Amino acid sequence: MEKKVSLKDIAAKVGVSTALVSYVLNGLEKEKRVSKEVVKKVHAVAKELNYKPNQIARSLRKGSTSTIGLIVADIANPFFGQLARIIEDESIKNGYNVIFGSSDENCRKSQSLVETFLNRQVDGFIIVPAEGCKKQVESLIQKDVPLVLIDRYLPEVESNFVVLDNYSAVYNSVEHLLKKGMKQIEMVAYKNSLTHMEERTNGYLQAMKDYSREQEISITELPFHFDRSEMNKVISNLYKVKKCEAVVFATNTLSLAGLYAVKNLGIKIPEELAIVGFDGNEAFDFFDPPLTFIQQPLVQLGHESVRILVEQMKGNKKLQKLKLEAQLILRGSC
Amino acid sequence: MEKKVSLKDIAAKVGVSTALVSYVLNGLEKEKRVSKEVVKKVHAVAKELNYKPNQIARSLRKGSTSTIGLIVADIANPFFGQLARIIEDESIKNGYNVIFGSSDENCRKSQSLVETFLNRQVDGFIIVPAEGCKKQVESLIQKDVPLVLIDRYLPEVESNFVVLDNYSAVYNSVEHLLKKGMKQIEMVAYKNSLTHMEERTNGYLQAMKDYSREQEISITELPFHFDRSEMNKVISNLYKVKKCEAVVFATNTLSLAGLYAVKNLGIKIPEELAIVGFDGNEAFDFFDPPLTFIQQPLVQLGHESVRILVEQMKGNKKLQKLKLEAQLILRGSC
DNA sequence: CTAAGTTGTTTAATCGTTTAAGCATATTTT
DNA sequence: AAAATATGCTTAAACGATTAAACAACTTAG
Repeated sequence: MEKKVSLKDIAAKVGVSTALVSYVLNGLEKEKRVSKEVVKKVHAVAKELNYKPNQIARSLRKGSTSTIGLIVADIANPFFGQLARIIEDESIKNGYNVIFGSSDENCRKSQSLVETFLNRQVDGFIIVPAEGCKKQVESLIQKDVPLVLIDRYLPEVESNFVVLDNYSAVYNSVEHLLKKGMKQIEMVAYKNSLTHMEERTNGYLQAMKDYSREQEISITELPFHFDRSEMNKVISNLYKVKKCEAVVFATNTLSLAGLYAVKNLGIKIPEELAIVGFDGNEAFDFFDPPLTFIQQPLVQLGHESVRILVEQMKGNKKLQKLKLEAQLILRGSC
Repeated sequence: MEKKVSLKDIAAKVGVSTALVSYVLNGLEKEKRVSKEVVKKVHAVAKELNYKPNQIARSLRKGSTSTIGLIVADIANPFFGQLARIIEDESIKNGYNVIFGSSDENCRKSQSLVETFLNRQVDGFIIVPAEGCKKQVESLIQKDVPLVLIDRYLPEVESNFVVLDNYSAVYNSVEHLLKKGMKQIEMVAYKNSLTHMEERTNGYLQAMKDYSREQEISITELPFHFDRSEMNKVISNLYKVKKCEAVVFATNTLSLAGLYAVKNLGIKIPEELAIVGFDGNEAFDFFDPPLTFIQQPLVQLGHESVRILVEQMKGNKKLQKLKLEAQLILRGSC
């Protein structure tokens, strides 16, 4: 690589010390009483040599990198991809860059990302916490590293977070089905203890109870890495054996897998089975009929998480916990 | 934040100079003849204090950051999201981190990302070049910055690249339609001069010529940011006015938009119109009938681009230009 | 006329590493 | 016994910026 232009080069050319150059280029000319002549020259030479400050050197000295570490479950998942994009744009607006990593819902991978990012001295984290990551997050908080959890939070950890009001989201959608007179309503969720999942199932449970459908309560829980055939069995069973009238899926991936199964089994929607999906996906639009789904306020989630993180990085220590409302997009599937 | 443990702390505790500690922790104990006793102690103390090297300091000294700058068009687009994920994993395997940015197919945004990444001293770039970015890329090459273009290349610029063999991909799919006896075949593409787009339309043109269908050649070109209604007009026109038998979409987003229009207009696929999509998308599976599409070898694209970039960063100066073959996934839509 | 203040600048330490060069001391070679 | 080599460690410069402190050279005040 070509040798880069440094402060020294400008200083030499102008005939002053690097300190003066630094002052001028950082807009401290008033405070540091730099002569107008020098100010002019420095700017001219900096432009002429096309000077760009070395952020690594600056970071080392200042102890901050203007970088945000973003850890999502999987950047290839459009939900996280869209979220990442919103966070990216918002971060840049605030003068920060983003480095990212995918945890695959795996605590060790997440830990490894956290360590790498810490070694790179990120100024703060936005994290989609994986299951069992409590210690990891606590350790960051204990080190006073600015941090915002997103999509889910850790109930026993006092941290900032921005999540969906998952309970209400599911409660409302189940209530909608109940009000339509359905009784046998099933929920298909992931088997894990993360808050977003628990609150979603709780929303389902409470709605069923409130409408005196305790008898019909039934939740199928799948492991995170299930395969196609498993979902086929699940749907086939809840349709043929349990005679379900409706099924609510707890995530985007589950909804999609469910749709593949339904298509596979040739079940008629909504006559034979009503469906509520989660998160939105183009496939929902082309499914016949278009899927009713629970829509997350993605933009708001992204904006708020960056806003809070930036505030924390600037020294605000007040915890901020946000639950945003979902919207039930009603279409043909229920 | 808690004060971090540095080499100095270890050195002080062991009672040696930081140089020795650095040698030991970098595995230079043989070469630098460090006594076994010291080696042991250093390792013990490093572990005890939970020492993690400050990558910023190391980067400053070494002049390299073990970071790759990735610039895609839009990380929220699943095509680029998936690609980013593959690149991420492969980079980590090779000891590099990824910082990323979305250019929105906008040359100025891309330039701004390149500058930011350069100031952060990334060791190399993987770039999806936007239209008109020739100078930008040339300037990087001139500075000897390791670089791999992906998805598209710049014909007049001598650079590494990993792209789809777009010409063959489209040629083959159009040939498939022609062999089925279709004559009135339309292509819907973006209006831009990027290689991937030109080669895709060239593939279409050549296939039509080779099968003596010059008369029927017709390409609709849309601007990058078109809206729904426009696609509706396009599809309606090529179906009702031009009496098209088949349409080939040149990208993922165009295919999707096309599907929305087709659904909207109630056109029967494939009886009234045959369709070939690009890139794959879950919506293609739920469209009725499932869409035939041109599938890119995403994993290979990601792997090869990282492999080549890593080689370049290690000093290999030989240009590598790769065109990978697509696969036509035949399904109900044609 | 001396003390105090103003103006414009330089010096040098610092951030946490890496690494070439130097310096003892001990051991081997001639 | 002097010279050469080996061993084990330290010193200090360097990376490129930031920034507190010191320093001249003037001007103004008392």
